[in-house]
Parts: sequence; C-alpha cells; structure tokens
Amino acid sequence: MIASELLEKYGALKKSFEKGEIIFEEGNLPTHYYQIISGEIKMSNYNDDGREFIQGIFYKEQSFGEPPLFLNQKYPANSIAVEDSKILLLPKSNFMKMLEENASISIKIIETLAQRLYYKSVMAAEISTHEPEHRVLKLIDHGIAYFNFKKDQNGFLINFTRQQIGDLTGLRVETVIRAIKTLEKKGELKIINRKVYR
Amino acid sequence: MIASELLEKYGALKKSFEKGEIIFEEGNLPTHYYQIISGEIKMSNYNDDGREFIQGIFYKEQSFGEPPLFLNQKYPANSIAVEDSKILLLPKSNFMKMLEENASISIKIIETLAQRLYYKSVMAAEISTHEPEHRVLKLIDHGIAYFNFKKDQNGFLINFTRQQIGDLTGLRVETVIRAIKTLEKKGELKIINRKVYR
DNA sequence: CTCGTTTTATGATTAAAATCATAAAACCGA
DNA sequence: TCGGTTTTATGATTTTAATCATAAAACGAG
Repeated sequence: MIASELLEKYGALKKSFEKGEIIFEEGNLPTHYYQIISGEIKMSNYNDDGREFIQGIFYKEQSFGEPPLFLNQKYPANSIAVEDSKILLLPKSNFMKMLEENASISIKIIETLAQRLYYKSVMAAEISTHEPEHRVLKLIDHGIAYFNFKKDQNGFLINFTRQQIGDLTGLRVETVIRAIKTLEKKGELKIINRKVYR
Repeated sequence: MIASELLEKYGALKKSFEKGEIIFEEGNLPTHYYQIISGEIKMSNYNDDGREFIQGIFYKEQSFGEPPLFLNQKYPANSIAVEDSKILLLPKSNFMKMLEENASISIKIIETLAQRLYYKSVMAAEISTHEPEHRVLKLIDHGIAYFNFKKDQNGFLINFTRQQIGDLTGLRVETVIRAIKTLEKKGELKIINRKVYR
C-alpha cells in the first residue's frame, strides 16, 4: 500500500466501479497502477468452457495487477469488481517516475510481490499434490492470515462462498461443500447456519 | 541477476553443491541471498506420500529463494542442486545493506519477482482448469521463453524429462508421456529419438 | 564394458472428483 | 413482500487421470 497523498501528488485519480464491472482484461497491456480505496476486487481467468480460476481477491489499501506493469507484458488475467469499489488509478509513466524519485516505495513493492509469490507457491503445491480437504483448509488458513477474515466468538468467519473457495483451489462447488462437511465432522471447522468458522 | 563483483564487494562467497545436495529446506528461516554461478537448481515440495511438485528450475545467473528473505518467513519449499553447481551466497544483513545503498538493484529484483509471479499465475490457471495436453504445452511454451531451451534444426529442444514436466504441471509421468504422444500426433511437437522438440 | 538406475513406453484397472440432476434455503432488488 | 437469483445441499453416474504392472531403451558410474 502506497500513501494515497503520494499517489495523488503524482496524478492518481479516483474511479468508481460497480459490482461486476471489469477493470482490465486478460490480454490487454497495462496502462495504470491500481490501488483499492474501498470495495473488493478479484483477478481471475476463464478457460474455454467458462470455468473460472481466481488468482486472488483484493481489499481496501491493496494494489493489484503490478507484475505486467513492470514487464510490459499483457495481463494474464481479468480483474473484476466483486463489490462496488473505488480505486486510485495512476498512469504507468507517472508511477515509474514516482518509483525513481522515492526509493522506499521499491521496498514496499518488493514486499508485496514477495508476499503474493509466497501465497502462489503454497497454493500451487497444494493444488497439484493434495486432496480437496487439505487444499480447502490451507486456503482458509492462508485467508486468516492475509484476507480480511474477522474473528468473533465462533472463531474466524470465512467470508468466501463455497464457489469462491472452489475457484481459488481448482475444485468444483460440490466437492468444496463435501470437503467442508467432512472437515466439520473432523472438528477442523464449524458450520453455523451455513457460515464457515475456523 | 546482480553483478557478481557487487555481490562479492558486499561479502558474497562462492560455494559448490553436488548433484542432489540440498541448499536449503522447507520450514527453515532464510539466511542468505543465493545466485547461481553455474549448474542447475530446483525448488520443490514433497507431500506426505513423497509426491513432488517443482516450483521452479533455475540456471546460471539466476537467483532463487528471495521472497522469504524479504518477509522473514520460513521457506515454503526445498532447494536442491539438479546438477553440480556453484552458487554465490550473500548473508541476509549484507544483502539488505547492498539494497539500501544501490537503489537500482531494487528495480532488478522487482522485475525478477514480477516475472516469477507471471509464470505462477499462468501455470496456476493451467493446472486448475485445463486438460493435461494443454498444461504440458503451456509449460513448454513458457520454457521456450524463460528456461534455457536451445534451438536447432528440429526446433527448440525441450530439455526436461517427462518426470520433470509432470512435477511442474502436477501430472504423473504416464500422463505426460501420453499427452506428449498425442501432441505429436496433432503436430504440435516433434519427438526425435525420445527427445521433445517444439 | 558392464551392471544398476533412470527414462520412456504401453496396456489394464481403479479411484476420485467432476458431472448431472434436483431441490431447499437464503438473499436481494424492485 | 414477491419473485428471481444465488448459495448450499445431496444422491447417482460418469469420466479422466492415477495407479498398477511390466518392460525395453538409454544412460552413467565405476
């Protein structure tokens, strides 16, 4: 997260996106740095028969879509507003200027990318070598650390739908539903009127 | 890749690793920055029943294992020498000092991490939503761009074993062998005495 | 050059998750 | 508050890649 005053100093503009609105599309070249003011954004891919894979979900104060910006490569995924959202957009050239003139920003970005790479490494190994229950639990435990799950008297409320969990772990909804039920029976999770707690 | 003179100026030391030797292990805290002088290194995970998932393969002049260094987190995977290798090791504190004193290094690192994140994003979507043939082909095409595949009169020689391709795509050897055969029949690849060309 | 290991290969069988079908409950917008 | 959509749920069936079995070819260390 970069201070919004600094971003605005370099010419960042606020823009609103409605729920379901596309921010950028797979295959396009990057033009801006994006940082969320409020709302929720997902980055995802769709395969030929419409099946979705969610690369990540981002919340307020987080940025997204930086890698292609540094590489002059096309976006490998789409970004869509999951909720009505407000986003700060800083044009690429201004962003680069800001980087040059503010060395400490680089460290921040390195940490952000390192964090995301860490998540991807863990989930990649999970997805390709573990069974559904293990995958779901790993995603949830990661979520507690990095997504904005809130704790109440029942534990952490996992505010993802079964479908979202499926799209993040490469599983189908029915499989996720069954995995969650099994995990509840094993005592790893709680299900309180359909909501999942850990 | 950071100039080896610079690394040595900050106290980096050369170290040799034999084929099969472990450089660092999953779960350990990072102590050094690693940059390959010669040889080949893989980073991988093993699940409970010994199944391997290769996070990445790295060659001369490439660095590896940086993310946990920036996050003070445990390594999410092991790193092992695939061939006899020579590596430059720079202790963490010296590495951080080097970063502070050389702003341009940060940009290099950002680009490296962005590149790796790009690969992980593409492969994550592949692994979770596409059929074996698609996955294998995507890995190969990525390899042409980023691993050191060499071109000769038959095209690019894919110098990965079927097992390695399996461990990089989350497939079993037999499945990879069959996928490669099918891709050859479709004219996407050539197999010339067991070697794969694209 | 030889012997053990690794790699590639192929066929048969199995297991596990995807798919298909259906429905109740919950949520949301008009 | 009504009606449509989304989410959760469950059972039956199918498909696909994993698994199991076996072997030839190639490679590599001594």
